[in-house]
Amino acid sequence: MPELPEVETLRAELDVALRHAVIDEVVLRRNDLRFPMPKHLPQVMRGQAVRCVARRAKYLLIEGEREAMLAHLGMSGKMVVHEQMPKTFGKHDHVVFSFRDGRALVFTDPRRFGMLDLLPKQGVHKLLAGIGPEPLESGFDAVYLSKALEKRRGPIKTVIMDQRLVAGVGNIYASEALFLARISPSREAGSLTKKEATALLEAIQAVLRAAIASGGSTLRDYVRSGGEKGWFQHEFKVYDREGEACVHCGEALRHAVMGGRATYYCETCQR
DNA sequence: CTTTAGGCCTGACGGC
DNA sequence: TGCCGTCAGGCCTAAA
Repeated sequence: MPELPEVETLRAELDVALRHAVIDEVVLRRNDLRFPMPKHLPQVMRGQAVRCVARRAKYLLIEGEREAMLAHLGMSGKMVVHEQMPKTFGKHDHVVFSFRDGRALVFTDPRRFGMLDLLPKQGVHKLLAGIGPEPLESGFDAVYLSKALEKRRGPIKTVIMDQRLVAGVGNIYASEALFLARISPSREAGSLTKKEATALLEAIQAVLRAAIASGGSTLRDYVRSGGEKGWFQHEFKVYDREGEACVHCGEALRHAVMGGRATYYCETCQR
């Protein structure tokens, strides 16, 4: 579900909420997410104060004093902070953290495409190896992007969703960024001019920043750490708006399937 | 190397 | 009302 803006919104909230909180207990209520969580994770994390909550691509890094955890929300994951330990749990509440101050953090994921793992103390976690630059950091610039697109022959929409090229862009924001940049999603990536690549870079950054400022987008499952929905779904220009009028030209927006994913665009404005 | 297809899961929705 | 097929924001692996 969640793309970079949703994970970043959650990260910032968890960082404020959990920093210095001491983990009292971790209960794995169900162990079969995308892959099994380490059985010894609870005992490893127990007693550690949270140093910070960081993010890489769509992954959360919950860092304790001595060990750190890596989490992904998959399509349907959420993490909600409770002031007190809930009395009952839903069938998709898979991991429950309790803290010494009485609060709780519940990791819920109906589809179980998410994951939770320990980070290796040395070296890089396998799932983080090979991920491309963060789109809102300095490694992602016009020179990098135009070079990275050069040899790619696939459609630009699927190419910018490739996490090795740039981290954190998923299906929604790929469509939105291409609309902002006025580039057709079906354009061969390598055919973009330097100017177009620069426009796309700026569009990706602009849409991600705007979405973070709105607390992310909630289509179905995603919620913030307190259970509130995001707001950016109300700002979509094209996503899930097939048949509606383009905000620029008024033509009906189109829908197509690219790389097996729903894609929305304006045939008139995007070239 | 890049690209594509299939698979992992549950739940919501539309059509009959 | 219920059954069934399809689809959903992600990502991994295998194969072409």
